[in-house]
Amino acid sequence: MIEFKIAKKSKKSSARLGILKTPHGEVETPAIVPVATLAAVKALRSDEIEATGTQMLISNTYHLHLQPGEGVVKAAGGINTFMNWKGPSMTDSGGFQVFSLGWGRDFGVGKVTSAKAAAKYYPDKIERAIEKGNQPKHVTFTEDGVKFRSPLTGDEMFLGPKESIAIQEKLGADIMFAFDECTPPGTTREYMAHSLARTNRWAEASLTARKSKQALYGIVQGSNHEDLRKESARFVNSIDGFDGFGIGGDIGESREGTKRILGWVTPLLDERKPRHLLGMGHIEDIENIMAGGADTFDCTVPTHYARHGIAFTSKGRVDFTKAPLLKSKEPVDRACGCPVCTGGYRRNYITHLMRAQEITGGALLTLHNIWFFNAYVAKLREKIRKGML
RNA sequence: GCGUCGGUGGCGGAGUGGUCAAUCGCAACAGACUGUAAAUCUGUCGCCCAUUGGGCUACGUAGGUUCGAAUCCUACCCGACGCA
Repeated sequence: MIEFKIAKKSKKSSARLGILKTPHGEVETPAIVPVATLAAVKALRSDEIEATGTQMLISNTYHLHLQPGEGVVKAAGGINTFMNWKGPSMTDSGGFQVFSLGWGRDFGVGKVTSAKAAAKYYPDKIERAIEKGNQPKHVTFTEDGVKFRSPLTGDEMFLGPKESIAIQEKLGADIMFAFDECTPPGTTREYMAHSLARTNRWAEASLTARKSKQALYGIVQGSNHEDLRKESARFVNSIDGFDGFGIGGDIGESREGTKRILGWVTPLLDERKPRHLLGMGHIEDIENIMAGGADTFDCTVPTHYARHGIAFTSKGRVDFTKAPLLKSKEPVDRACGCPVCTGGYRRNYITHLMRAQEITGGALLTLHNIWFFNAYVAKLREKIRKGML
């Protein structure tokens, strides 16, 4: 079980400072939650993750179900013991994979689709495809869940609220998420309404399925439609059993959407329960996320970009695949206190590693990026404390 | 010295008379990435203009055959292997 205490509420925004108590320790909120999809923050050892200042990790039900299987994780003593991570943990329900393997894959869209990129799909393609009754190519929805094929073995598999919760209980993280459908940008109101009704049923089914004492968050959907977002928030809030809230789904065409949607949703949620924004957290978004009243949020950006050579620094992004950096003797970021920047590593070396595809390059940048994001979030917590956010 | 095979864009390597500025891979360069099927994906990649498109120079070098050659012929240069 978890406990959430609010330490301070901002007068300027919906931001708040808090302490989230879990069986594996406390999380000072707002906090960023790095992503450890397959029980690993890609490229880092668990002791290195600790060195980034990370407070909590989120792993993935879908991926761990496919490999190595939740039974292995349970037999190992649960996700924390399994991956030698001592801090708090979450598992995502696998709902997002339904999206990324379904509509997301069919249309090549992510959670945020720029107006320019969207122009390729809107209005006809997605809307026509997503009309009620249609199915994405790689997954099949039923009332009880989603059928899909394992990309590993080709075997037919099924994931629904019952299955997801059973798997998450075996994984044994401190916090679980209800199984939901994450709809793509461009979702019509009609499809969204239909999907939301199903996600709501799945929310109740997830709760009913829970046998353990792990915390369970219900998820708010509704895409870019104000009335549906609000309806969803009211519904999830009305269910007693949830220990917190997840806010998921697409947020429209730009990062402005994050603020707008949180603005619709968080006022309707019981303020005593923690709120987690699912899958958002570009550096430019974080202030809005906090101001919108989210307590935790996860994002693949620091880890994913690191492996593609991008470092986030106090002066913006730096691309470590660019040849000119081979001559730079500077650290990744002079203003950064991370073990990489203070440990003697220089841009020339890391650039060489990235260009030579040495895994150490991605590892060093991952360490730096997560440290940088954590430090940035800590700075914003300070801003809330001082009444500036 | 003789013989055989071969010399293609930064590299590797296709192509063996027209649809070839030349498949493909690598490198290089540019771009994308927000609950990670993502150490991935996309684009450019002879030169000069241009929006489709056009012009120029190119397949070791120099000639030749042909309406037309990276592709055929001759000589030369270079490389690998074999024989002396």
